Amino acid sequence: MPKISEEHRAEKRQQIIAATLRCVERDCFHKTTMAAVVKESGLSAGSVYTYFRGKSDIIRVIAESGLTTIAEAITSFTPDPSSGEDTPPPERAIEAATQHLLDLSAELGVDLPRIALQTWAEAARDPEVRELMAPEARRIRAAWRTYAEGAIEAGRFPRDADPERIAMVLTGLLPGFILQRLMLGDVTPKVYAAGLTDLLGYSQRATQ
Amino acid sequence: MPKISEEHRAEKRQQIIAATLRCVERDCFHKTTMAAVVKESGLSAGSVYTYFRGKSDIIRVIAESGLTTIAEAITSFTPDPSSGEDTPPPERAIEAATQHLLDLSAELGVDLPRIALQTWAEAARDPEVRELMAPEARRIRAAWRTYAEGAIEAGRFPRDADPERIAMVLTGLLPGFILQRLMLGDVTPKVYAAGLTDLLGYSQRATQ
Amino acid sequence: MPKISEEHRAEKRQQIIAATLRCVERDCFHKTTMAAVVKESGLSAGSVYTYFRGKSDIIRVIAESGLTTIAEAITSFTPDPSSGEDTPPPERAIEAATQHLLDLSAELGVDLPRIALQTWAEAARDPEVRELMAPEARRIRAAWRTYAEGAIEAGRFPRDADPERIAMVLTGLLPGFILQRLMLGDVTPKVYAAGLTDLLGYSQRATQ
Amino acid sequence: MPKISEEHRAEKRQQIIAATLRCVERDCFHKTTMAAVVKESGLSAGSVYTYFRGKSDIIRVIAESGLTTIAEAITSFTPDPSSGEDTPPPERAIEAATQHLLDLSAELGVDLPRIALQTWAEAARDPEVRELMAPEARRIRAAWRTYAEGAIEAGRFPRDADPERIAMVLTGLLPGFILQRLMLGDVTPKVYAAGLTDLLGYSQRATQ
DNA sequence: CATGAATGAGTATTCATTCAT
DNA sequence: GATGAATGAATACTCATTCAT
Repeated sequence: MPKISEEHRAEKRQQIIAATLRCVERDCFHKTTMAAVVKESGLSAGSVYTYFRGKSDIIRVIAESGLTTIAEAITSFTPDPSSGEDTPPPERAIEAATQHLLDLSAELGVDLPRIALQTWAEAARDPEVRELMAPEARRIRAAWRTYAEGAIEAGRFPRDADPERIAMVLTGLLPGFILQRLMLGDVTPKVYAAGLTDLLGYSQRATQ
Repeated sequence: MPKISEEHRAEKRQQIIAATLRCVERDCFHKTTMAAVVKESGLSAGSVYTYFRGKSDIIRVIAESGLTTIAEAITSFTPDPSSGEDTPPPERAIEAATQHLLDLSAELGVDLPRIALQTWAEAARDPEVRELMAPEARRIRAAWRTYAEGAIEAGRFPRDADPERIAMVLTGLLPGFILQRLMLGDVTPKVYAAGLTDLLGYSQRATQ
Repeated sequence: MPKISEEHRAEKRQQIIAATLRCVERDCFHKTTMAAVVKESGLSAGSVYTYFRGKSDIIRVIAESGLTTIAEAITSFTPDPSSGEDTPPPERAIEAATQHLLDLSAELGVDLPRIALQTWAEAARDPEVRELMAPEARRIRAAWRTYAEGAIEAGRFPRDADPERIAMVLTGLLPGFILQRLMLGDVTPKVYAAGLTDLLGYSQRATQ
Repeated sequence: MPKISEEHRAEKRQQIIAATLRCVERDCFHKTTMAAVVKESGLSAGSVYTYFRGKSDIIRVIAESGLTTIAEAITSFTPDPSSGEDTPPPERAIEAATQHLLDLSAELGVDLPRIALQTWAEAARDPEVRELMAPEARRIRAAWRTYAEGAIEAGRFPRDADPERIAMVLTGLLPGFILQRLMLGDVTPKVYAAGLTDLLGYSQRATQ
């Protein structure tokens, strides 16, 4: 019965991932001991090692899946231009993406911003983790690019605007949100979006 | 060996900090062993402990000084509005700030973005580190706010724009630059600034 | 490896205690390294720490159990007065108690006097150890007090004698035996008891 | 000027000894660091090493001088029989000796019982320390023996009593006093002496 | 498959002693 | 003689991983 076995396997893996996330939220990856994961998961030490090759294997899965979540969030808020839907203004997209991150955190009972930071730090030192996260980072960028292309098409951005560059900036706003939330704790999706609205009101010509 | 001068002491501390930075660049804080710091610094194990209370003391100094550097960079590129200088467009300020980060990295021989990420991760975990970094984070925000106030005054932003919100977004662009540079490696100050220019060309009204 | 039995656990703990005692006999507590205990016990470093929280935990168990042994010895040699048995003269009780200490040392292959001295020194320094040893010290005193009460009852001591005070002196004789044995090496239970006999022959009135 | 130099040397040594005693009172010998001694003495690290060969040298001097003090106390309270003075009863001698110990502690500002225990423990493990303390232990014993001889002579003890054995028991009472004081804290010279009085009232024949 | 005790290399930190000034 | 910074071997303890049951 390979089907059931496979399902069972996935379930157990998820159980371990969830336990690890709860541990990592309290501490970072390196201060999270396998003993803690074992205890939190309710499994035995040996059991964990039948579902994961080791600690770094768990970390990698977390790093990978973390960005996937964000990528999906953005994709869903940046409608395919061919769909005929109106391209929303960037502040609405940013607001939706950041709000989705918080909603998901609440839903999963996990502080995703905190986890995200840990995976970024891990990516900075472990090339294998970086390799794993890069495709997802590119998907996020691509989602914003698609959005930008649509907006250019619709005449919202200058004709000669480069959609990739715009995507870079929009992509860059997310880590900035997460980091300021962790460090200063005062940013919310609404306020952040409002700030972007204000910023977009910039005009080259001073009016006075 | 007579009493050491305060100057010499500061020099030795800097020597240890530099050695630690070189280690942390290869690995993260937690994988950086004191033995490695000792070896890299060329001092003895005991000696390091006469200049720092312990590993976390070194980490804290790094975390603190890292943001100070960035804060200074931004302050220098966002002129005091009362100075009579023209408020530069935001893309120029962002370009200058990010470029300064890279210049400083080259000058110090240290990959500051990588270090920054490590300190952020540490701040997420160690409240004491967060406490140390928060004031600097606030200084960075304040610098952008001063910039925004000047720009509003000059009529570049709408009269009713909130300078603090604008500062949030501009502050948020920096981590986004650092992270994308680490993860995808394709952002440069010029390109990032160009992306911001394009983004600022956004108009609420579609032109077609 | 299934769950270990409580019995096996106690056995392992005893094995570690025994190894530590052998080490402490050569050196004191503080010069006894965990590495030495590990080597002497034949276990691995990690294993020792699954049976004891740390070095001081081992020391405390030794300190506690050491006095228990002596307390038991004295209790057994000072019959309950209600038992109807004759109260033995104090010199016999002292002889039996000291002899029991030596017998037990031979039986366990451990120089108990030497260990006792180490635990006393530790008690002098570590309030927690003192707290652990005090109840046993009180039990020893109480055993002598019971003895004294019986002897007063039997008319061997003056009616107005205070059993607690007598217990203090008798309790005090034991450390004196142990210490002189260690320092000068010439006291034996028999000789010590004989000395007490001579001392008890003291009369207030000179006979010449 | 070797005379002055020698005096100066002795003074400095005493200063270091006193500082060490204050440290040892808080902790044991092994937990007393040279850094602490240096700080407490007000000298420099290098200076301490010009007056003592090292830590164990200091310990040895303390171990040696500690017993000397006690020996002197006892000798002064057990008058030479040839002096014609009356031999005091043993309880008076014990009371005087223990009281002298406490008086001296107060005078020196050092908890001598605590220090004594440390030196005994050290003697138990370091043969060199034992070698140093043994002569003093023998002097103490000899003092009691002289006392016992006088008392036998005076007819206070049976003619066939062995003065050496009596000395053993009387010598043994002192550590017992010190240890109970440390562990239970309820013995005083007066009470201890009263206990000895009661004990000496023992009669072979039950009177009922 | 499950268990959890065993492993032992690895870690941060201390401290008696030295010696250049 | 005095100083105090430098030394580096030694120490208690941890933890990812394994494997006998």
